[in-house]
Amino acid sequence: MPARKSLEDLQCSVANTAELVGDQWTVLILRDAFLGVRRFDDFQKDLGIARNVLADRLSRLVQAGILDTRLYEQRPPRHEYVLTEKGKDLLDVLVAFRRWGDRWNAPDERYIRPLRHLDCGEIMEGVMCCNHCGQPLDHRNVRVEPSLAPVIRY
Amino acid sequence: MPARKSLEDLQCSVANTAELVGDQWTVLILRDAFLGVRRFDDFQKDLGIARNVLADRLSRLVQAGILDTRLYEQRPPRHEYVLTEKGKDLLDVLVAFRRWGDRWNAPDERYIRPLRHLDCGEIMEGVMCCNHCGQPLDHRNVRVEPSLAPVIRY
DNA sequence: AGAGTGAGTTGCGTAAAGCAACCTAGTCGG
DNA sequence: CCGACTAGGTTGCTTTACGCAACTCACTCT
Repeated sequence: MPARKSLEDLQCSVANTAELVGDQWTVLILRDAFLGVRRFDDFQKDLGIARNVLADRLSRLVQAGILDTRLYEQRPPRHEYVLTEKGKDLLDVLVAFRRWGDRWNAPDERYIRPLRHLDCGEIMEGVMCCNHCGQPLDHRNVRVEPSLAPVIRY
Repeated sequence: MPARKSLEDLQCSVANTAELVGDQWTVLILRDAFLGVRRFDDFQKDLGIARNVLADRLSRLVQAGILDTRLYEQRPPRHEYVLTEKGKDLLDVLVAFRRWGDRWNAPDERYIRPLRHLDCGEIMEGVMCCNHCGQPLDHRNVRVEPSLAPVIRY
């Protein structure tokens, strides 16, 4: 393919985010990272991803400031990949993926790993809510307003 | 490439969702769909996507039950692509993308299109919350529990 | 000394992304 | 009624990146 088109010029947060995490492997790497996977070979074995592709994705994520490398052994030098704050903030995205998947493409129930909310102690699902009134969103009660820019682009 | 690896056997909602929407163009097509874009040429012009790739993505989305085709003109037959309920339910995913993008890769402010919550009337941001206690989630207060299955996979 | 481990890198073949040109069915202006 | 235009694709070609296996490098363990 002729170099995947850059989306940077689409002045849009969704597009910019899609540029970074809009890739199947990246999403799965992040999922594993949230589950505590840190090492190259563990990612590789768990996902069955090609090693060169994994190396590529990890370095992109590090460059993007989503993962950070940390030395966990001096001799021989070994490092592991850990989520930065920026990376951890992607939790919402993964929770949203998960909830949609559970609803519409539910895999075998036995494989669902429940989420527990430590604040209230309950098994939970994530719900996207309005930061003002706290009510859950759905497509009927959300409207996208025009941007301040003199138009041009959605 | 040797056919992008299928993720179906990874018994995981995140993986299944990533299989469908873990692709930059798909994300952007959905964004446009939420903004009201319905026609082939409008998607094409807005995104600058190659026409064959657009055709491919649209038909995948239709097959996945995320978009539906609807005849809006008989002669000549013309149809448009609209979000199904399943598709509309992806709103959370896009809101999560958007929020993260605004926070960490904020584009020029003038291009941000605010979201209005029609229930409370305010300009808002989406926050992922616990469906039990309603509190916002973050990585520190969410724990993934083991699945019921006898292990095998994260 | 030889096997093993962790973290990649290299080289190869194929499929998918990008691009432009073309096609089909119809409408419209003159 | 001829040519131009529009909407919605399809075809053909080139380039890139994915998947796979094999290899490297540096160090440890037995």
